[in-house]
Amino acid sequence: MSEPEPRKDTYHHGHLREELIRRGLEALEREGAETLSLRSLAEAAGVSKTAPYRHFKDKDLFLGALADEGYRRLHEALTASVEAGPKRRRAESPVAAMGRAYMAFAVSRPALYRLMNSPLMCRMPAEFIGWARKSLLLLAETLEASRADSAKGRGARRAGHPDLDATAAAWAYIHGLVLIRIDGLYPADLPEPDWDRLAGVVPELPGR
Amino acid sequence: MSEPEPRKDTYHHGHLREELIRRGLEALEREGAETLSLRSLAEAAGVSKTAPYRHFKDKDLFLGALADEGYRRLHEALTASVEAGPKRRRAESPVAAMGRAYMAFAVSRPALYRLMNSPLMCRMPAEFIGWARKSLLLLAETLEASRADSAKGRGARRAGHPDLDATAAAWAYIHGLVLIRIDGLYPADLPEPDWDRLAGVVPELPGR
DNA sequence: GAACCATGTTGACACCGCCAACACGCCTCA
DNA sequence: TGAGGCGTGTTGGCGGTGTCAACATGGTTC
Repeated sequence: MSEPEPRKDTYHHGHLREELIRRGLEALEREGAETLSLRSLAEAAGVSKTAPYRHFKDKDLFLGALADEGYRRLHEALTASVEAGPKRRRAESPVAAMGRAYMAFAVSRPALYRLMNSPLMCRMPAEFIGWARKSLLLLAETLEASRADSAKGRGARRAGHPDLDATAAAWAYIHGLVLIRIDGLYPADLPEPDWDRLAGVVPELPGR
Repeated sequence: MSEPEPRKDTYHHGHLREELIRRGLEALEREGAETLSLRSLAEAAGVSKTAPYRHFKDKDLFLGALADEGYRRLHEALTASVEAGPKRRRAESPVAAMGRAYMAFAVSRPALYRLMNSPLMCRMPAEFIGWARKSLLLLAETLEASRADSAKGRGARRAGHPDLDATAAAWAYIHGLVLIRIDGLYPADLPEPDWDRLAGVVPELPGR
């Protein structure tokens, strides 16, 4: 057998870190980030209450690891959406496809999305934000390509120098839209917005 | 003396509910909503650890009361911004003024703003969302007036029937912008966006 | 075989939300 | 006038939490 065999002894778990992250992601959607406890995860993994501290310095860094996994999956979903774009039957702009993919991700894992964008994250070590940054730059490039495309022949800006203010604006729009939806902020007694349509009409910022 | 006199005895506090809310709002900005505890607030008010439960059924309802006060102040700030609009020297559209006032409010009380827009709030009793709803409708009216104004003479829509999808889109934009800023989500090593400018360029949704 | 080290365990501490039972003091009404 | 009701405060306790110090286990390395 060539695959790495789990340890033979019962004293050492063997894959505790991975199991905690897997169970953490599950628990996140089941009960939310507020009530998620390392102790209960440890117990569920059949391990003592302080065992997780051998793998994560504190709870915040554990949440950071969960968010990191979320960033990775989000980036995966976003790149898939732009690559699959040309194959779509209905012609859909890459920006719109990306907006919809972004919302689909957040709706499928609301608690994880919230965690990924919580104020906690700006206090995380740098290795936890690599995928987040990549996703933002992917959005910037997609916006830039869209702008260059629509302004073809009439003095389009140079590519390679994305307008970061416009990127921030587009991100803000889709981020806010997603949060209003998954946090249930829109008044329940008003007719519900057409979330999917709105996710596709990411606004273009008027230039400076 | 005609004003309501505080109780003479020391056993009963007299204005505990108000003092808890006041101290709660202070503590919110000092330490964030996560670590805010009813016990510590009670101790700071010179009262036993369970006294707050005479005024708030549980912690969530206390946070709801804090958020309610926040909604009231936000609505106050927004109405002030549209009323003060015409008096401004620099001609600024009411929508832009409102966007900037919205961001100024959130930046001045980030933790309160987060609380007001947390998923907790959609589980609150109806009396806690009156001001929130009023603020949203104020935004809808301001947007509608702006659209009617800019489309004057060329088939403007009837007033009184605000486009709620457009309202949701504008709200999403400014909400997301504010959160990205106060949560520190924008990568620190990229040039910081011009938040105030962005808060003033609330996008118009392309019609259905 | 001894020393090392990663990864488990146990026990404890301080803190938290919350509950039941009780204490105080004002207000009302017989 | 005095007895009861009631709003509001207190005490003590329960179960849960993050986290720390000290110790145990077992594979790896000289």
